[in-house]
Amino acid sequence: MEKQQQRRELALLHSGDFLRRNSDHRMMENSINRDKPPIQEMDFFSSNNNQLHDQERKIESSTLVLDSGVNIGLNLHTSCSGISRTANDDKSHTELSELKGELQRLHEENRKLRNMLDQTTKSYNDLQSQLLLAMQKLAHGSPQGQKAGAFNGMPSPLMLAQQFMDPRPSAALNVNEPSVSDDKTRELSASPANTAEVISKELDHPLTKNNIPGKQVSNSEDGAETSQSWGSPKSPKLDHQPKNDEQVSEVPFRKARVSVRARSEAPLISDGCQWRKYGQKMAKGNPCPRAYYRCTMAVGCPVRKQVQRCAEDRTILITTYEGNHNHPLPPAATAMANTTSAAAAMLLSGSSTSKDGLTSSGFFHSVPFASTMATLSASAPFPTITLDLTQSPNPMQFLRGPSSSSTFPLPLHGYPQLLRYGPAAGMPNNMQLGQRHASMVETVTAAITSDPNFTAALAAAISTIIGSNNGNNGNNGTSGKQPGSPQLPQSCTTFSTN
DNA sequence: CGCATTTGACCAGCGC
DNA sequence: GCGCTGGTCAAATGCG
Repeated sequence: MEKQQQRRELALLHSGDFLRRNSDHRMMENSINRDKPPIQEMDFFSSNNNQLHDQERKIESSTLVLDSGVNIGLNLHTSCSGISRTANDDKSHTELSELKGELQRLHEENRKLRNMLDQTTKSYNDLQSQLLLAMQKLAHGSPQGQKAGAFNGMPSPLMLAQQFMDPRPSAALNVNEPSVSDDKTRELSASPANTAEVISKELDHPLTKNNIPGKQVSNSEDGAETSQSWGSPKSPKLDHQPKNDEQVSEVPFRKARVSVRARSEAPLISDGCQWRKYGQKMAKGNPCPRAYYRCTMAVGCPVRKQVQRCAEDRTILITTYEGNHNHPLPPAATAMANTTSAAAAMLLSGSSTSKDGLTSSGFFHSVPFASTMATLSASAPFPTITLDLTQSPNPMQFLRGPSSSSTFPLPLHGYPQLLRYGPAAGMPNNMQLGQRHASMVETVTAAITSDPNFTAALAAAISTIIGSNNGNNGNNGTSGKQPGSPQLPQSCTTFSTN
């Protein structure tokens, strides 16, 4: 029992101070026996040598630093006192008493610190438990939670991410978005549900509106995170600058972003939204410039995105979204957004954490390939969920036809892998499309049976493809001349998660 | 001519 | 305090 406590003590007190203190103790103890006058004096009394050496051995072999120190003092005291009364003895008595007092003081201090550490550890564990509980509630279950979290899919998981990253109170959980846009979006954008229906029919899969996150998480494109992030120029100001109404409560949040890595030959990805480029910068550590886009689908939409090629592999396009749309989204955009939002939700509720980054594991267990797809980085300046769509195991690769090439007539922006061979390839014929769809059904069905969240997301996204194939505008809801995406060969890439 | 893009300048945050 | 970097603005430019 006592030894256990001692071990625990040593295990817990790894800080330099403690180690130093402990080593000091040992040194002190040793010095008591070897270096200090008492020990030297003891050498004169051979009869006590054995006892003393035994005591030393005990000390050295014992892990009980403090207690052994106390014992030593006592033993030395008794052994010394029983021998003779010399001036040296008195002196050693005094020193021993001082040392004893010092040891006791240190022991007491150690005990206090240990208590503090225990309390801190306990508090940390409690908070962690509460956090995980809350995240699971919001990510998995209660529609209320998601509804409260945000109105558009991404918000909820991202807010979770934000809260996860931000130790501050989570009072703002349900005020992620201005109520105006919230209501508006709820009212106008029924696309997720529609998509769900479509995909259910097309895939002949029992997806219902009720179990489709896309509905609960409707319009995930809106959702990436709090709108304050890139909400306006000089966004950092907003972190401290109260905004009107509900947005005030967003202020405490730090920025959160959804980053999508996907292979694309095109300079930009088509994600169903209209974007206007407002800047370009050379970013440090990457020879490729970073482009800044702003959503232009509605006046004052705060959503921004950054597009940059990966330095290591320039075929990889990295698109980072931030902000919430304050307007309804076209079905295409919504579907794509749902895909990433679901991934983010799964990622967050996976909740395996490391300091460098959070690699989703729990979540994507049900989706074998997905474990390599998503990471949540807490080390980044902003909490960032990264969806890596460049990994080969992506099932969507199966959708790639043998001669799949280039200008795909469908809005495949959500499925980079579909277009891996890019825009330059060639337009698949109808038969190829049919094969794609067949494969798609298989793939999606497999995924659907694995994870409801991912299922819904895929369903939503695929419905877009199907819908487009049936004659919809291939530009995914973006109107004619679209600054960013539409002009690109359809090989665009990204799941939008704003 | 209108709109989108380009690009240099400006600003703020952050680290040294 | 200074320099670096990221992010944004806005005038200039290009394109349909």
